[in-house]
Amino acid sequence: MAGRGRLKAAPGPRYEQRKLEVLRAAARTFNRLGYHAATLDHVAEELGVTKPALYYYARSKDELLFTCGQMAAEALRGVLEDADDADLSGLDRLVRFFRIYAEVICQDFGRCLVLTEPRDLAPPLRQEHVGGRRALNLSVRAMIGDGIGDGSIRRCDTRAVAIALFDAFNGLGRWYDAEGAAPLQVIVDEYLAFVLHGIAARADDGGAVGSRMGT
Amino acid sequence: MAGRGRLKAAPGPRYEQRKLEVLRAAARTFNRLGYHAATLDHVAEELGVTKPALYYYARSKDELLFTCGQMAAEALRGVLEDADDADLSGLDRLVRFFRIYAEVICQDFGRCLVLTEPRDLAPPLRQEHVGGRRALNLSVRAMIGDGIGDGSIRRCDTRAVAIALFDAFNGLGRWYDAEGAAPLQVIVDEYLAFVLHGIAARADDGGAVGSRMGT
DNA sequence: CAATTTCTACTGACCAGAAAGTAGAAAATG
DNA sequence: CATTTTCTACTTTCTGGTCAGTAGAAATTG
Repeated sequence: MAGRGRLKAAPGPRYEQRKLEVLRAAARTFNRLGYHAATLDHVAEELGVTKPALYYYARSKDELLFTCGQMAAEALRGVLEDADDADLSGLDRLVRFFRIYAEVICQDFGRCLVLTEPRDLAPPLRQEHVGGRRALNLSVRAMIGDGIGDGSIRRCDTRAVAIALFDAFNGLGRWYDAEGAAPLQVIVDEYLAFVLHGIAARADDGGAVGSRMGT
Repeated sequence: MAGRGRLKAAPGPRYEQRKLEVLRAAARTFNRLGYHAATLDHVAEELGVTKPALYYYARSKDELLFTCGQMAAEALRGVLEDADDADLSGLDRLVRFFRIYAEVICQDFGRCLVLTEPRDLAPPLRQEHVGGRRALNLSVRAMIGDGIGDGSIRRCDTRAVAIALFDAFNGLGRWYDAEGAAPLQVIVDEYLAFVLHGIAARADDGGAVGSRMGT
């Protein structure tokens, strides 16, 4: 049987190594063309190989997408852990996190992560994917909550703010061009300044934003 | 010939009316299933009709998507115009704009607009689509620039801030559920407070956010 | 106003091409 | 030569798009 070792008891270390190259090719292709527009032939071509070769390393197209996302997700989980034990304020932990989040999201696997739509994944994978994202989201909400507790963050709806943060930074992964003029660091600093202080010149108008719609 | 009058010299007002129903069905279907996963049979079913009937009102699938987006884009252009002549500060104009932007983006056609990826559109339509978005973006950047000029907005990179704003609000269209608990108004207020003042409790730490990564 | 023609809005049946996935043979590798 | 990896060739399914044809309303005609 040809299909003996594939996808089970991964043998040599070469297999894992090669699999990573396959994933990276898939990620780049998905990011460039979009998951649906990208065909497995495109992915294979990116790697200089033919389509069936891919099936030696992945069961299906959506598993490829899923696994690419997982790569980034795991990296992020790692970040979360060693950002958690530090005795920093909630705000500082949040800033720390998004600094790295931005970097991850602007790389191949990270872009794949934000590109992945749950509906494109078969139920088992989908569940894990949304679970992971949900966990990330909750962690950030916890940081915000902590920040409010320790006085570093002003009172706000943690849910809304967390989502807005993720959406803004995820966008980065879509438009940021590594070859572009400004280095990522600079843009992230700009984003963080925005996130921290907002855009209003002076914060002297309380919360009366809503009452200004009259005329 | 049966195909005489179709798509040319649109006759009665009934045609335009029906076309709008078709578009709305398409928008709902695309939003629910995602553009690629949604088939024209799905759209037809949503309308209680068969696929060829759709071709009586649109030339192709991507034209359907494009036109849905255009609906929202035109509404937005209208908003832009009558927000422009008012003698408000740049900040106030910006707030005004995004308040309505959020509302548009959370409706059928608006969701379609943010869902549309240029690469899914044939070149002629694509060009118009990105042109429209670019114009919107530039208008917002202009507002921010004005705000900096009139002192209502603090110094910042107008490009980065504009993109971050759009990304955050666009996200709203993806996750906001009209049946959900919080009314949109409330969430938008929360978003705007975030945008205006940021999340930091006090704005006393200058721009030294970057130097805190040491450990 | 009845008979005839024309038009609108739609259907059923179909097709060509594309793309995911598979089988089994053939290289490469050690 | 045995195992790992990749290829050629193929099947299946799906889906955007086409086309001929039609029920029924509307207009035309004598």
